[in-house]
Amino acid sequence: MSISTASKALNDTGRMGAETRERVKRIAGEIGYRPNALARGLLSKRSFTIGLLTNDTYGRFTLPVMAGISDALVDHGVSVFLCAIEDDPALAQIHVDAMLDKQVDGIIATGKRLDRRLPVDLSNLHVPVVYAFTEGTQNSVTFRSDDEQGARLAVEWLAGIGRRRIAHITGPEDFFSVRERAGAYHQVAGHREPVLYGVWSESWGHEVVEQLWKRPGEKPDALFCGNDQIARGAADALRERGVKVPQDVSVVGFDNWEIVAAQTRPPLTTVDMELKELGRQAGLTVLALAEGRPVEPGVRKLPCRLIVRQSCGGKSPTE
Amino acid sequence: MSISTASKALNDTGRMGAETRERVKRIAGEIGYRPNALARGLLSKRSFTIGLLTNDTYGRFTLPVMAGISDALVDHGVSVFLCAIEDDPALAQIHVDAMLDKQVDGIIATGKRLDRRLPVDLSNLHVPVVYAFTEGTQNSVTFRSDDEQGARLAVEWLAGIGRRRIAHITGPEDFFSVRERAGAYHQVAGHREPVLYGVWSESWGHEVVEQLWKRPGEKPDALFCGNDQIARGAADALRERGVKVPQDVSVVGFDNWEIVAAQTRPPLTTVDMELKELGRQAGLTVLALAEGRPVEPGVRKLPCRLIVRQSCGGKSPTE
DNA sequence: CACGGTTGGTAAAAGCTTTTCTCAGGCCAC
DNA sequence: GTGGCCTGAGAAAAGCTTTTACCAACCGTG
Repeated sequence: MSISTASKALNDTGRMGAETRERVKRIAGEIGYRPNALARGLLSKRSFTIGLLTNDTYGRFTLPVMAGISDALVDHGVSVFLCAIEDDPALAQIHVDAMLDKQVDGIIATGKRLDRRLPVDLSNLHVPVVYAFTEGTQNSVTFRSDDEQGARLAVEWLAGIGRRRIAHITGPEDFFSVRERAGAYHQVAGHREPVLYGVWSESWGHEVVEQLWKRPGEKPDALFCGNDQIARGAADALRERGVKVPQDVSVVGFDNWEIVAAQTRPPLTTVDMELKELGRQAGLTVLALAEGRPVEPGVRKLPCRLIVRQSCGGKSPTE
Repeated sequence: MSISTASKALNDTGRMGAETRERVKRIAGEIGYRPNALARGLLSKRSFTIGLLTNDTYGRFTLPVMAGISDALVDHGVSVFLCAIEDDPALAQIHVDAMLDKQVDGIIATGKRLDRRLPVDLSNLHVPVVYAFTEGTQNSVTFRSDDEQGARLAVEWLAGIGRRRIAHITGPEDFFSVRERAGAYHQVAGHREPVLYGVWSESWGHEVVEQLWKRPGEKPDALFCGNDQIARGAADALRERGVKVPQDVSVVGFDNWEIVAAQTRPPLTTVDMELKELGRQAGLTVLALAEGRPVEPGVRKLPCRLIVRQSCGGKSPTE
């Protein structure tokens, strides 16, 4: 039996007797034959391998994205190189070169911030590049969460359950997503309350609640927080002051970081950025590009989803 | 210029004029030539690629391990496939097969529990397998944290700062590491206090403190907790009861999960399992095996390290 | 019966490196 | 002057798969 006959039998290609084909397949199965993907890739120019480049050391954003990518591509036989580059341009270049040497079919760049670039230029590679949750280049395909829509979701929910004095406690103003969420907040809630910019920590949430409740006058009846950590800090501060959550004040977070959101007392209603779905779409897109299928460049905003837990109370306006 | 001459020039092999060699290298640099790792791997039987298999979806343990592996292997030109298999045997098999097809030089198996196997048999592969933070097979190389030593570290520290009534609040007893830590706790602290087995959550830590302080009699002056989440719940409960941490009660956690330990009030002194170092050693070991260097099979316990923050107080006994 | 078409299978090339072998030429020594 | 040795470079094989081209045999038909 010649090698080429076996190859054609296994790939259902060429002309040959059905009986021969079956026999080859059976024997291949018996001896546990598996084609060498390296040799196959050498010929087909496809390695069925992609690279995921990230500067998000902690993995808060990368892991769900990775899970989505893997989920979408495992059916296509694609494996994923994960490269954590920690904002080190030299390290990034080493990893990119290593991946290119290994003939990856494409690269997905991801990060921890929508408005920052990875410290390496991926714009003139001869393999397709897709950006996910990080700033892309001109004419690239970029996937990101729709923070405006997510913020609107949260604030409209609060308004829907009857909250009227909604404060917005959030992170540093130089974050693009912070400005976008604040914009949506203003659109829905008006400009009665200022946006409270700070840092992404529990202590900031705690501190700002202290300030708000110490000063005289009417208090907010809802807090829309820029992430779950701030929300947790705020919820803790409220509880310590004897303010009841959610009876007196509703609290909404952002990120749906389970370890924070689900452990808060009470568990946080929060906005989920659907990063896994984002990863899935990024994966399918880089695959499409690798296969030469045309993909429209541009920024795709994926909708967020509100995860309702117990920190808001009220009746759902929709149910 | 023949291809073989160029190859020899670039690899500093074969005999040739120094001038020719230099010229080839210069031109290769100019045109940005990079050898195709697939073709190279086809010949050398080395793909400079390894696989990391994990069932730790959340990445709490996998990410540091991954960082260590990558850190150790990037200098050797090795890239890492990350495969999250979520305890799904079929998915695991798909990933393993895909990696084997791609001729990985080795596989590192990691998980979220020392005493559980991954849902896939890796014992008869023709590539080396190293286990890190998961149960290995007979005659394999396994890296794990030394939980006994870590627990001793914590309890001795508490004893060293003068604590005498040290309670141990921990997770489910069926965890091997729980029993090991409890054993070390008993060794050092004696059997005055029972070990309080429960679950790995903040609420369990909270609840157990409520119980302890509600019942009459002498209270513990230190809590050694099985993980940082339990410690955080306990610290919160103490604060709510007006018990001062660390003045009245010292609290120690386990894991050094920054997002929990550093955000606790006060920030937690905790035991770090040095997972990055564990990953580094696992990476170097799988590389050694791939290169045919002999490695003694067996279980290697890596020491833990105590991270001192503000939840203990007292004077360091060593400084 | 001979020829065209079909069928089932083999041989060979291509993909990119590395390694081993071979070869041509130059130089030295006898 | 010629044989042997050394040097620098090229040819070829190997690694594994896929694809194209090719070939032999067979069948049916004019």
